[in-house]
Formats: sequence, structure tokens, C-alpha cells
Amino acid sequence: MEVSLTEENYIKAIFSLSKHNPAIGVSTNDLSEHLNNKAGSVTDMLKRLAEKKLIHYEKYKGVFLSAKGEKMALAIVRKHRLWEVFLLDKLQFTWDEVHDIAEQLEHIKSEELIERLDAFLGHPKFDPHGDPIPNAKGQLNSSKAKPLNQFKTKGNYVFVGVNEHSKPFLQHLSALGLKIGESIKVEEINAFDNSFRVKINKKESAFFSDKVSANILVEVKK
Amino acid sequence: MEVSLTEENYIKAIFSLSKHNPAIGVSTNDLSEHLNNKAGSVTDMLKRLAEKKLIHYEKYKGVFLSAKGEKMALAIVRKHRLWEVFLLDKLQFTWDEVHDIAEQLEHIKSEELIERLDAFLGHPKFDPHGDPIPNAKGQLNSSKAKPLNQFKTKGNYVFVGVNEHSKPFLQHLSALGLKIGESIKVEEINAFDNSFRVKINKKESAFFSDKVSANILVEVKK
DNA sequence: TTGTATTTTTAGGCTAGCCTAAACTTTTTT
DNA sequence: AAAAAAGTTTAGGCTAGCCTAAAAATACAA
Repeated sequence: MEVSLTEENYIKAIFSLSKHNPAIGVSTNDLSEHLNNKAGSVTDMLKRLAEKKLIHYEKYKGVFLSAKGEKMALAIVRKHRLWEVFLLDKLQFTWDEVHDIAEQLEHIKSEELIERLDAFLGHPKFDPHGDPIPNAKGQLNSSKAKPLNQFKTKGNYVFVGVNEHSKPFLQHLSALGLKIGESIKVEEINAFDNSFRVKINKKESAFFSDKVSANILVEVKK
Repeated sequence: MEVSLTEENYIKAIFSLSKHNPAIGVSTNDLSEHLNNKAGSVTDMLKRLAEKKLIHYEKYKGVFLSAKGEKMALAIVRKHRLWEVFLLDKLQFTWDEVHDIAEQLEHIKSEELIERLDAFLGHPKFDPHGDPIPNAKGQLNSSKAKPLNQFKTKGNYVFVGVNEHSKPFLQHLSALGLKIGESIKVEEINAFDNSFRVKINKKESAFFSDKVSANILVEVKK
């Protein structure tokens, strides 16, 4: 089935708005505001998307993604986030410059491209915000692990994985003496630059910049 | 000025067709065939492009790119060829898989992106076909240098530069004892895999795979 | 040079995706 | 529960980019 760029943007908007409150459908007005066009235009499009079975739509009742629509949304999110990783990690863009470009790149159509890009980037599990990247089947990482920099409270964490596989980064970690399964105690979070002072395995004190903690996946230690 | 994806494709088509015979304008029929749509649709679009001053168009007389249109065409070609290099060098696509994807990527709008991509790829001067990549100002490499694999005849060449700057490649060259300015004598070209048997500086014999000769820029020795 | 074939343009129509304004539902207020 | 407000849909219109068919211009051949 051929889906236009515009349709993809609607699917993405419905996906992202439906997260605010998954119980109720996304309203026409919210979509109209989010997409910067008028409510009447939204209604037009919702009818077309419903015909394509991408959404469940009932007049005046708001709209939900169908299973098919959800799958499509996740594929778009996957592409968006992978391209973001590419732009930041490989092309040294800064966070604020990246969004508009990724919005364009996410619509490039090629399964093969995105799988190769994923491999090229080292199969990252989270984008540079710490948002999870859906896998090729559209599944979001279900573990409770998140990049360390997503946590805002001191306390004890367990190091369960990395989000970047480059040699320099892995070398940095081993220089710090950090191995999978070890515990990290966050002793201080610097609000200004989001850097972390930590104690690894109750021994050495170390210092993680935001860039480092963005790539260290941890779970809260129970 | 905002140019649509469709308009960009017309500009590109005019650019490429006008090379067959730069003296006469590109005909409506040729464009219609090249773009897979009908002659009447082409006429429509030519009027619009003429209004935007991207082409010189006179009824029944064929069409030429204006300076502005030419600049735009070269920018698109630059993007297309840089993305091709990316897909082949970084994502290990094979030649035949690349075209459709590059056709999409060439329309991504961001100056900054393309300059960073160029730097990331090591400022290649030729794409993997050996077609020259216009620089950021839209100028094509004017020297007579071309990648070695573009030459189909035995004889003497001078090594004037490289088309790829990765460490492994440069190390390979220095292992071969090849330095800028030295001469390369092609003794045999293997038609099957386009590999070259050469003599460097009249001394050692060496063997260049297509991938190596694609990245060695030479001029014919006079 | 005059008739025929080819090429190009014009005219009228269609769809996707947007708009405005009016009509209709639903929700909120009194 | 009726009136007012807010939200949504419908109806009619617009543009970009395509189509077909007919008309006009150009090129070719006798």
C-alpha cells in the first residue's frame, strides 16, 4: 500500500498525541493544531486514513490508530530516531539542529537502507534524547533499562548495557573499570551540564559527562 | 524560493538531457518520455518553471536551463552523488541497489547536512561510477584527472590524488609505495572484474581491484 | 510548395490536500 | 433542561500536477 508523505505525517501526529491519554481518541482540533492546518482539512484526511484501515474513526468521537497504523507509526519513529543518531554521532550536529532534517529523512522509503543504517550505527537502543528506538519489528525495548542521563535522582543503579559501540567509548568505559552488571551509585547530579559524579562498584569515584551517561544503560537497583 | 520535489525532478531531467546536445533545447517529448508523463503535462510544468526563471522557454522551441536552473541542477547532482558515496562506502550497498535511494535522498533540504556529509566522506571528487561531484559552489572538477578505473586502455598515467581518505585506504596505498606524482603503468586490465595489473614507478608490479582504482585519481602521462 | 506526419500546445477534467464558511453535534453553563 | 459555547463535519472552492483529446505549429516528403 502506498502511503503519501502527508499521510505519514498524520499517522505520526496521531501516534504522538495519543500518548498523552491513550484511553481517549485523539481529537480533530488537537490534530489540527499539531499539524498547523484547519479542522476541516483534518476531517478530510481522517476519512481517507480510515478507508485505508490505518485508523479507527468514528464521527465526533476522536481517532485511534489501528494495529496497522501503529506499526507504521513505529516504523517512522524508528527511522526518525536512527537518523537522529546518525546526524549527531556521525555528522556532529548539535541537538537543536537535528529535528528538521530528521523530519525529512524519516520519510525515505527503503527497508534495506534503514537496516543497514542501524547496523552502521551499532544498533543503538536509544536516541540521543534517551528515547527508545523501536526494533525492525516495531517493538520498543521493554526492559526497564534507560540511559543513565534520563534519571534525575541520586541512588543506586545497575549497569546493564551500552547504547553506543564505538571503540573510543568502550575503551573509556573499561578505563573507568565499568563492566556489565556492576553497580553505579550516583552521588551528585550537576544541573548545569547534566554531568554525574558516581561511585563504581563502591570503589572508585568517577565523573560522567552527559554524553557518557546518555550511552550507559542502567536499571534502578532494587 | 520554494521549489517542489516535482520541479526539482524536471530541472534534473532537463540538465541531464541537455548534455546529449547542449546546442539545441531539450524537447517536450524527450522530457515527457524521460519523466514518464504526458507531453501536455510537461508543457504545463515548463510554463511554471519559466515563470520562476529556472529555464528559458520559448513555445515550440525546446527548453534550456537558466543560470539559476543550472545552479540548482548542480546542487541536486552534488547531493545525489554524495549520497551514493555514502551508501556504497559506509553502508556497503552494491551499485545497482543505490539509485532509487539516492533519488530520494537528493531532495532532502539542508545545506548544512550536505556540507557535513561531504566532510564525513572525505570530500570525494568522484562518485563510485567515476562521475565528478560538483563542489559546494556548483563547480565541476575541471582538471583532466579521473579515477583510474574510468580508463579502459593500457599505458602510462600519473597519480595526482585520491578520492577517498580513510586510513585503511591510505595505508594500503603507502604499502604499495604509491605517492602523489608517481607514475603508474597499466599493463593489463581484466575485463571480468575490472581489476588492473600495474607497475608503479617502473619498479614493483601491483594489482588494483576496481575498488582501489576507483579511488586513485590519475591523468594520462604525456 | 503543398500535403502529410510529427511535435507541441491548449482546453477541459481529475485527485490530493489544503482553505473558509455554514451546519451540525456534543459539552458546558445557567 | 434549555441556552450558549465549543468542537466537528459538510459543502464548495482553490492549486499542483497529472490526464485525454483536439487544435495549432513545425518538419518532412513528394
